[in-house]
Order: sequence, then structure tokens, then C-alpha cells
Amino acid sequence: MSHTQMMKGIIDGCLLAIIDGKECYGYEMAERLGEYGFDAVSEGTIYPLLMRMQREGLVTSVRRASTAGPQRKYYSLTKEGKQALVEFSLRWQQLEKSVNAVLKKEME
Amino acid sequence: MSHTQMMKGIIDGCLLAIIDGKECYGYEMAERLGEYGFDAVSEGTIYPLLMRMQREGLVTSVRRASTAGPQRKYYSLTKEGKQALVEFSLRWQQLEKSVNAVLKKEME
DNA sequence: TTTATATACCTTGTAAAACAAGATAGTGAA
DNA sequence: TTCACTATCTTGTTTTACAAGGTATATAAA
Repeated sequence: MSHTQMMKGIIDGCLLAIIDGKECYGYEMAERLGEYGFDAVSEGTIYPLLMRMQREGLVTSVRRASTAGPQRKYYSLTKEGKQALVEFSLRWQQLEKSVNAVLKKEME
Repeated sequence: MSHTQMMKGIIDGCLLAIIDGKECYGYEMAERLGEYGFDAVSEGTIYPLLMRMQREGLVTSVRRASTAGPQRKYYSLTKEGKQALVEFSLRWQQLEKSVNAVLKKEME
């Protein structure tokens, strides 16, 4: 029952949500997740995930120069990505409901 | 982004909660999870999980006869199991808060 | 110049978990 | 005897998060 197991299938949906708000690059997404209260999410998690989602057609990317370091790879949602975000949100709400029902009913 | 990935690290905590309420056997736990709104959880998931938790000292088990089939293996929480349940509950609340923050902030 | 720091991306290998699919067995009813 | 329900367990597969490392750019201090 480690912390990282509970993140599986969650991080990708959260990244979609972050990208949906405004185009974003990987390094920044890691920081944003931290601000939202997640434990530091490794770049070894984020980059492969973004590449997978691009392969699946959920996001597109553009490289742009930065004033403070190497080029950034900005991601945006495709129509399929937006749809995937909606589905993630629904699945999350369902999970939330079920887990809270178990915890509430069974813990006293 | 499959459904099953999102269950990782969640099911074990829910089983602890179910066992905490009242001693219970694997086959019944699968049904109970269904009642709480989870998609059918495979027995190939539950039994190895219970064995692992017993190996880790979170639960103990007793075999008892059933009037309607083969013997049942009833599980109860140990002190460590109760502690693990509390920790799971806290981790879940933290995750819930973070994910909802991302979805709320980023989805319009 | 050299060094350090922050930025930014990517790769490899590992561990953990859920599940499909099947095996095994007891019970009771048609 | 055949079927359905109950009940446990095993094997092999797939997916995922991460640790640990590598590469490279920009800025500023030493």
C-alpha cells in the first residue's frame, strides 16, 4: 500500500486537466502538480506519460524557445484529449463516491 | 487510462475497511465492493491481496464451514491492520483533495 | 575561464498491482 | 448426472510510477 500505487491512472487525467486550462510544458506540469498538493511527481513519470498521450492522439506538442534555458515542449489537448478528460472526470467521481461509501459505512 | 489502473492501491484499503466493520471472507468482499458501486472486482485480485495482507500482518484468518458450499476463510484486522486503515484513509483524503483541486481549477 | 545553479528534456530498468483465464472442490436442486 | 452456485487459489500478462541516470541550454558568480 504505497503512495505511488494510488497515483496510477490518476496522474494522466490530472495532466489532461492542467493542459486543458492552458498549454503547458512538462517541467512546469511537475511544479503545478506540487502546488495542487501532490507529492513531487517524478519527471521519469511525466515525460513518458506525455509521449504516450501524444502517441494516442490526446495531445499535440510544439517546441518553443525559452529565455531561461533549453527549448520547451508545449502541449495542447486535441478533441480526443478533451473527451478523455471528461471521461476521466466521470470515472474519478464514480471512484470517489464508491471509496467514500466504503470508508463511511465501514469505519464506525 | 483504463479503469483498472485507477484501482491500484485503492482496493486493499477498501478491503481493510470492509473487514474492520465485521469479519468477512473473500468471496463476500467481492460482492460487497459491487454493492458500494465498484465495478466487479476479480477474485484473481482479491485473494492474492488478502494473502499479501496476511503475510504483512495486517489481517488474520480462520477457516469455517459453510452450509452452502466449501469452507470459508474469514479475515479479521490486527492492530497493524487498523493502523494501516487509518493511514489509507488519510492518504485517500489527501489524494481526493488534490485531484478535485486540479479538476475544479483547470476545468473552467 | 571555470564553476555552479536552475532550467528542460529524455531513457533504462525495476517493482507493484489488477486482471483474465483457468483449476479445484463442496453443495443442492432439476 | 448435470447444472448452478458457492468458495478458494494459481499463472501469466499488461500497465504504470519511479529511481537513477544522461544530455543540453542559459545565467551568474568565482
